[in-house]
Amino acid sequence: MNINPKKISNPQLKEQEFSINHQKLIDATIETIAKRGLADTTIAQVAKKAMVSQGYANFRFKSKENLLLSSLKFLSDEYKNSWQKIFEDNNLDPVGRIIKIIENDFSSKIASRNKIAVWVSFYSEVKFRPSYLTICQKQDEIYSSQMEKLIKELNFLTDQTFLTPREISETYLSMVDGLWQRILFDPKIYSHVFCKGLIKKYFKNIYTDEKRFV
Amino acid sequence: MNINPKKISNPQLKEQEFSINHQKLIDATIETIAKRGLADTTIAQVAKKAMVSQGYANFRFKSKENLLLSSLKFLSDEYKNSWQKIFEDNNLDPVGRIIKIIENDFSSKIASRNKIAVWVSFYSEVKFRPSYLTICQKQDEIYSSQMEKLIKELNFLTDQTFLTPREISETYLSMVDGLWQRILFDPKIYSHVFCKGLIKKYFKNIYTDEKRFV
DNA sequence: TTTTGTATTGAATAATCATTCAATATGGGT
DNA sequence: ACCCATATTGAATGATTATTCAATACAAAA
Repeated sequence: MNINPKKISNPQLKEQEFSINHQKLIDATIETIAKRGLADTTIAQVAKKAMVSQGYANFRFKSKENLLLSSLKFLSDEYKNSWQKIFEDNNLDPVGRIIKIIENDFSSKIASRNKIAVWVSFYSEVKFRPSYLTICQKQDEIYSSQMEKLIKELNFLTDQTFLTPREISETYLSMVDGLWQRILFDPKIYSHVFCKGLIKKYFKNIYTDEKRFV
Repeated sequence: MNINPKKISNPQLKEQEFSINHQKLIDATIETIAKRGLADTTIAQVAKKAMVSQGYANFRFKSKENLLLSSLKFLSDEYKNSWQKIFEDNNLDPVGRIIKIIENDFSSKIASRNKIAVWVSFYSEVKFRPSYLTICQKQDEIYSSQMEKLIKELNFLTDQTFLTPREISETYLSMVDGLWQRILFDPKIYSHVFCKGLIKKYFKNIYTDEKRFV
């Protein structure tokens, strides 16, 4: 009797199955990092959660480090795709665009506790800082400069001149980082609704006449 | 010939020496966490930096975990002492107090990269969350509520009614967390001067008539 | 001088894990 | 039915590291 049958390889499903196992491992990694922390994430646990053998996980991703970084890359791409769509959407005016950006930054897809836990883990683990920069710096810079450009338009439209676009965008970005961190600690208080409301209120206070910042 | 002579115990210096070794180990722990990260901080490295033997470090602090948490406790107390003085200083009016608070949060004593690295490491390492809460939650709550009270006075004095004290203090606290994180990545851009300026500008925008928010 | 108690060392132990790799399973081609 | 290529397993290996503890050094007391 075969207790642990090897997985059946099916050429027709080969590509898909590659993806499935690949993605299953990445999802399992994200879950494990969120539950145990980056330091205590072991290949054995990830493999178990993904329901493949430990040897296989290592074989597929070459090394633990590569598995971890692949998970970061996945989140980074997912995030980038979501805000890029908003910046490229020609149907939006500046205010509508900013509101979409805020809503995206605290959407359940982007700002889930599991995913935030991964971001924060990589931020804070010195060992991964160079890799983090390689994977995310470019996109962080683009996001940051797009925000600033967007706020420049908004300032122009509203005759707001006291705060510079740079100041407003830096404030926004810091707040997002800070709130994400707080979501991890106390998701009850720092609900997505609360965070979005806080940030919209910040903008409402700057652009007083704009009704859409609730 | 005695290559590694044992440390001489001197009863007159006993108390002091206790403190010295204790503090040397805590300082070494902070440095090591900042340089290597919480996960890769080994007792051997800390002991080496503190110039005591590995066995001694373990003996003194009972366990690695206790050494790490003692370092967090040290920072937590240091931080609390510094803001407590400001809240208790009767010579300050609300605006002066807030300015002192901002300056303290980005002083070189409190917001050094090494110390921020330790805070952020403990924030983000799930394993330490319960211990973090035990050590810091109380003080975090007091800090938060003192801030809110302070801003309530300020709103009252200035007839500012659009933003609630809660909103302003939550925004302030999130920004501080976010900026601290950014100081770790890019201390050139996120200098103490830049961070303080950004936050003062935030307040200046709310309390327009107050000249002291530079 | 000898004894005693405390401070400190450093080597041994044991646990945890990433990584490797030989063995096995499977399905398609022949 | 047999062979081959590929997918997958799981046990063995080796490295790292917290923790323990017997041995040592020293100062003060006797």
